[in-house]
Amino acid sequence: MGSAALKKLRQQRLQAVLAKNPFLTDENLAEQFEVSIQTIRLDRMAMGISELRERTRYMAENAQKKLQAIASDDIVGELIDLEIGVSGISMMTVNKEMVLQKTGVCRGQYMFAQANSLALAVIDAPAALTGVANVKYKIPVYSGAVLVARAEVVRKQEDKYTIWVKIRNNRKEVFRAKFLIVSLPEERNQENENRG
Amino acid sequence: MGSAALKKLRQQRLQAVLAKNPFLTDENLAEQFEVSIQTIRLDRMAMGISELRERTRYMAENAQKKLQAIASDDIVGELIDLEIGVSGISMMTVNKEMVLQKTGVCRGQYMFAQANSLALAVIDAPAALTGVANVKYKIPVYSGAVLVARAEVVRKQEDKYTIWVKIRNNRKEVFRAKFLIVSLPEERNQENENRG
DNA sequence: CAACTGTTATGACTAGGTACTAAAAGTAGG
DNA sequence: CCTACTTTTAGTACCTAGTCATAACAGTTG
Repeated sequence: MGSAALKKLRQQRLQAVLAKNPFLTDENLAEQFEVSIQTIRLDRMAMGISELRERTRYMAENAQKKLQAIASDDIVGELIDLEIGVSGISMMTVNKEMVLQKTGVCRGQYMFAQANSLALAVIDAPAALTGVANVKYKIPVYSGAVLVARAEVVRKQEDKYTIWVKIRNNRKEVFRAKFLIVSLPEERNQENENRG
Repeated sequence: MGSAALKKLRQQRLQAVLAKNPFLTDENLAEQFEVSIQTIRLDRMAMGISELRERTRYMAENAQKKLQAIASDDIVGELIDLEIGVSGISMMTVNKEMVLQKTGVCRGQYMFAQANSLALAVIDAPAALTGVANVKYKIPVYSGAVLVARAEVVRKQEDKYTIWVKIRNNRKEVFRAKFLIVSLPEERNQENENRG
């Protein structure tokens, strides 16, 4: 094998190693690959891989954003259209972190979350709670699917709303849910407590 | 005001500022607080706050772990007990990232996720899919609540399971769901595709 | 005034690099 | 075998964002 081929192989391995563990210094990598630090640096240059500190900073910022996106966004998916009190549409792309390891099928909770949060967004109220949900999964969905959810208010009685949400992937209906949601008049806010 | 009091105030503000934005150098902080870099360093020493690079690294590692915990765990919550094909118990603590900003109430999707993943875990099958779910939220749950979910298989007909899941907080039932789950015989794995 | 706390300054050192130059080592082609 | 070329290694100066230790101020108080 020529040294040019060895070089390419090493650079690819370097990329793979850093993808798995980005917290490695050039010195660590030099030991691991049994070459000099300079070679590692040339390889990083060639592959456009930034230095340890930048990698770490990027990871910290990025993971932070992702966490916030997952945890603190009240709407799961991207809100495309919203007519308050009437209907709403949101979009969500299934990625490989959202699927079950065994089957590769998207976990039901993600579709549920998209549907439920869209239903809550449609309600014309300062605060609302899900009371009852009837859910049906029609077709399994895999990584890469672009899910379009459409929510419609079908009935409103005083503070109780009935909302239908249908999720389509590639125009086929994959999920359907009926939510009974109660809107809160902002009075009873946190009288409830959660003791041990 | 004595300078000792000023010092304490500055140190507390320092801690607060770094809690909000950990990506600040001592130089940045010195400008912001209109003191010298050395003062900032003495303050960090006094408060036991590590340097920028360590803070960044800690955040990167920690957020990474959290992301993995949220995204790639198939079971939401901690599995306490499991009798395959019969019943299972899991525990989950509601934290402040899991509640709606407006009301402080835990988002329904988390309870749904806990219940659904527990139900899937109980099934004695290599792979299973949720078909239908009937869900009822009985009492709103707030941050700090320790949710105990108990799943029970109430019927089994061929590959179709009916599973009841009840979630209690402090012995009061806050959530209840019935799942109809279909177990897959591992044959039809990924014949479905997701185009566009 | 001396003692003390708080703040700032200074110098020497560190990790983990960048940017650049130079040299050695390996690998062909003629 | 010698030359041309690529690859690898070495070494220097410099950078950031610190560390640690020492010293010198400033302001207050007993």
